[in-house]
Amino acid sequence: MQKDCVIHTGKITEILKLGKLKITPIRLKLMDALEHAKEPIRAKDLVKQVKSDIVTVYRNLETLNRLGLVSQVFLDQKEAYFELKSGHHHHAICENCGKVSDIHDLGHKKLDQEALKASGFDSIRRHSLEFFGICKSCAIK
Amino acid sequence: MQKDCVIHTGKITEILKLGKLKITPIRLKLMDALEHAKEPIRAKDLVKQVKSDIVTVYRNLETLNRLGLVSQVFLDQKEAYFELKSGHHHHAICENCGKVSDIHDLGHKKLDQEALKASGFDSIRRHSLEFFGICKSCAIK
DNA sequence: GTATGTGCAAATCGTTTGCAAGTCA
DNA sequence: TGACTTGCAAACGATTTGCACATAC
Repeated sequence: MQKDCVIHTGKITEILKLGKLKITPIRLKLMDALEHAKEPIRAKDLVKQVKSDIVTVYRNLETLNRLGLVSQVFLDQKEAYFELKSGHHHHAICENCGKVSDIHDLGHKKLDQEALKASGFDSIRRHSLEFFGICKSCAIK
Repeated sequence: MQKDCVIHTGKITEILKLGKLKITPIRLKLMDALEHAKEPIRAKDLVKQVKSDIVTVYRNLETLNRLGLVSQVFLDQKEAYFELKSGHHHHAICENCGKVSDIHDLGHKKLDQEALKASGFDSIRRHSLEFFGICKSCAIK
């Protein structure tokens, strides 16, 4: 494990304890796998990495999500993708190869404010924003 | 049928013919149902309205989508919602009652441009943006 | 020791596919 | 007539649930 994993293990340990939840090898391995994933990842991919079964993976992802450690991303309607919750950001998905690139700093608060005004809602809590296009390497081919 | 349905029937008839596709009662009823829906609607809801089976509804929605008449909206990861394709817009979904409100004029082109720059992609073709919050009537309760 | 977590089997649910019968042009 | 459509049965794939066994604390 690298340095950042240690930090991580510390964080998850703490948060799990607060929720009266147990620190299990699978949970640690899940967080580790998510931390080292370069892109949002599917439950089935995590199964291989943590060597557990898919049911347990789904249950733990739900738990970690509830604890605010993991977030679910909707890149397509087929299946859910998961990533470590870090600062709010968006994704650009290549429609050819599936590559996902993170996008930060898009002025989310302003977006939410505009949406609040335009929708007539009482409040806007969050939004989901994904871009679809063609990445550089696919464009060259 | 109201006035706008007539316009509609004309449009779909024309487009189906161009694609060498048949003008069937179910297709007309589907377009009619979509046109009168106030919010994006699920396949299962359309089944009731057009009195067909869900397989046929899915197949026709796919066809109408391919023809550019209908678009699919991803309001949650469970199931797909459909609406008539009109100008590009977004939605605000009430997390309490599920009400959906349309949002127009949010400066999409600028968003795409910013995403293009930030992602390093070759091109951005489209995006998906949905807001989640609480509507006025739910907030009052 | 007890509450919590895991893993297997099976259920569920949305969506898709195969195919024979029906319909539009 | 002949291609396109429909509808039923069945397949499929992601996610969830039930339950007995195992583990963390």
